[in-house]
Amino acid sequence: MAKPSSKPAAKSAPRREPAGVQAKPTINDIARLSGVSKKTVSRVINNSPLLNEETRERVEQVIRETGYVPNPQARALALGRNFLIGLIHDNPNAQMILNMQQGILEALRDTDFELVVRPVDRGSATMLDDVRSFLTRQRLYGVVILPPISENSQLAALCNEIGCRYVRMGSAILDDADHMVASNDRDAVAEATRYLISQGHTRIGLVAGPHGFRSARERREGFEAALAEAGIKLPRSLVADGQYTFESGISATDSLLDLSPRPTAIFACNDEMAAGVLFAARERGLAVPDDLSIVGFDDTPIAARVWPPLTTVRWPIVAMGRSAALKLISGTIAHAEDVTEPSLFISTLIRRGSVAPPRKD
Amino acid sequence: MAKPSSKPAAKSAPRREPAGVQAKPTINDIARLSGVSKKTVSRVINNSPLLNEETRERVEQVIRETGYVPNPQARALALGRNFLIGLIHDNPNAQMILNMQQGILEALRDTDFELVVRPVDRGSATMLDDVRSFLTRQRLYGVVILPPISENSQLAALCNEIGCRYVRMGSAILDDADHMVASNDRDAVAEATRYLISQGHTRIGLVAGPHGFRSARERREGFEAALAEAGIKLPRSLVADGQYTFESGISATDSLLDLSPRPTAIFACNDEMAAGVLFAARERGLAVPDDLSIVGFDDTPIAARVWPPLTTVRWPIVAMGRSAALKLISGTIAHAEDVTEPSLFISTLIRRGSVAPPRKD
DNA sequence: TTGTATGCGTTATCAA
DNA sequence: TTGATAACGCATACAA
Repeated sequence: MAKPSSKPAAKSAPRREPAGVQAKPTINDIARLSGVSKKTVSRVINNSPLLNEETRERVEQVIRETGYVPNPQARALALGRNFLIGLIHDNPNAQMILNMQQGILEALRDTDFELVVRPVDRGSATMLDDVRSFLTRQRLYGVVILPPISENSQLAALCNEIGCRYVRMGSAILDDADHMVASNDRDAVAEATRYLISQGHTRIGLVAGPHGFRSARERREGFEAALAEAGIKLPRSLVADGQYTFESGISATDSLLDLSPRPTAIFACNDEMAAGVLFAARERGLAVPDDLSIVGFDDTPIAARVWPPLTTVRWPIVAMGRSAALKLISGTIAHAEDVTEPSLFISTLIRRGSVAPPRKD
Repeated sequence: MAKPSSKPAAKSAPRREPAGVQAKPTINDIARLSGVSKKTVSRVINNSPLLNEETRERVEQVIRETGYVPNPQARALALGRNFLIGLIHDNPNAQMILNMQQGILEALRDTDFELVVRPVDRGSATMLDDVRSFLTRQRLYGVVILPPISENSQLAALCNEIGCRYVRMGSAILDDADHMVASNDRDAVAEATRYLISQGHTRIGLVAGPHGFRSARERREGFEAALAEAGIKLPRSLVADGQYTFESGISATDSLLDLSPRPTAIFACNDEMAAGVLFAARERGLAVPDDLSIVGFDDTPIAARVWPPLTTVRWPIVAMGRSAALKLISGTIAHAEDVTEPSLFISTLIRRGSVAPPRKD
């Protein structure tokens, strides 16, 4: 005999496990215990259609009894891809990212997928290379890309090139249905603006979002459309630039409130800036909503926590996150063939105390 | 010859890569190109000390030229553990989780580690089993556990049993230095309370945190200690229970402000509740800070965005996240032997507009 | 419908 | 200090 062959078929390589940890069963154990080959067990695991029902049940029985779970690392190596969903973002809005995570995780619950988080720097020259190396090295199953970086179509092209599934999230439909979940920002802002108009406001200021953000454009256009529709002129002076930050909301408001006559209402393109508008109004001793009505966008927690609470636009971000993840993994779910995840999500106006008719003077 | 051996040493298995993707070089390619064995390349990758300097440099040269990166999936399989850091939390505070993520990701930048997020349900009966299967299946390198679930010592015991590195985060030192990053909540609250006392307040209400939260206990005890120190009695009626939520802050305040005489200041055990205190005061038409001074805890964004901005306690959460991650991976970093990450982090009082001396009546 | 042989890319063992 | 060879656990091609 060439080889020692001391242990004929023991197959009990103990490995250096910490004390108290029993070695987890592998596919080999299941195969042996149920008297079939590894391949058959593999077929059971992967829901292969060509399998004798009886065999399947026997194997599944053993799997249940042993508590066997396939090793994700081994699967990843053999398949050439991981069971990981990536979340790529460069967004300063903590609440949005976290809500998105929540939605994605809801969809991933009870699946084999895990969520890995990847913030990127939009400004960096190496951003695309960073993402490329991240995707190719980790061989993610798919990624969800959050705005504003989701508006970068080079990123989507990169995913296609690499062969990584992706779903973009944004304020307009920038991609086909399989790769996009979008909110209808333009319509939602138009509705909010119409509401201000219906309250009697005609001098309405806009705190716009930063240049280069698609959401900023959509929201601004919705605002302008509603005014035009009502025959209200929008002088350039009533539009102030913002950066989606609280501080930029304050300074934008300062310039708007310096106007004479000053606006009786301000629409801010997100809640952070709307909070800044409110803050700036208070600093000047203005009463909200009597001296100034305010509407925001996002319905982040801050909108309901300031005084008075802000009228704002709520978009179903958790549902969008869930849908984005489902789009990614739908191929792996048995009963998902017939269900089509929506791509366009409807926002709604939340009316709170920050809007009232303008004061008669 | 038994085997066909059609391709002697080509080793160019094309695999089904998407068009345009060149196959990534493997350890075999590097070994061949640099004329050494796989094992030697492996030694280079893993910084093995027993290696000829000359050999090392030659291999490293080839690695640079080819842009080779080790396949994480293969390493995971061979090593029996992944290059993933988990973040386990059950916390309702979005900003804290996100700041923590930021800190961890800063530490993980330029390493081979990725961050996977895992929310758990503290109330669930299967929580421990869920975490166990998560940890054993994914074979995480280590986990960071956030409060309040980090206070559950069964979780730490589970990590030890499984052999998974962990670092807990909390409001008191619950574990040894290698497994803990803590803030000094008690001292910080005592300081904040002393500040209120120094402004002339003696009737100070407390909106406490929920029972069972260590942070709630620490903060309450710090509050009580500062009062006792100053010889101020704390009637039971001046303590209202809260749940760390905005709404609970409102209702707790309602009960406190119904007292007669009512408190001239309120310390809320977190900013969410402090925002609720402010909101409730406004609802009653009270002026803050003239009629009522308010102090919060956390320095979340909302603290600076309400009017008046809230005096609060800031704890260095991003730094704590970074430190927690560094504690986990310090074994893998070359120069980290001598640097010891701190375990106790100091919070600071941030003075804003919500505190003033009590009105003389 | 099932099994055999082989590959995935890395690390570990042990001998040279 | 290095290298040949065997794991690691699962999936696929192809044969039975």
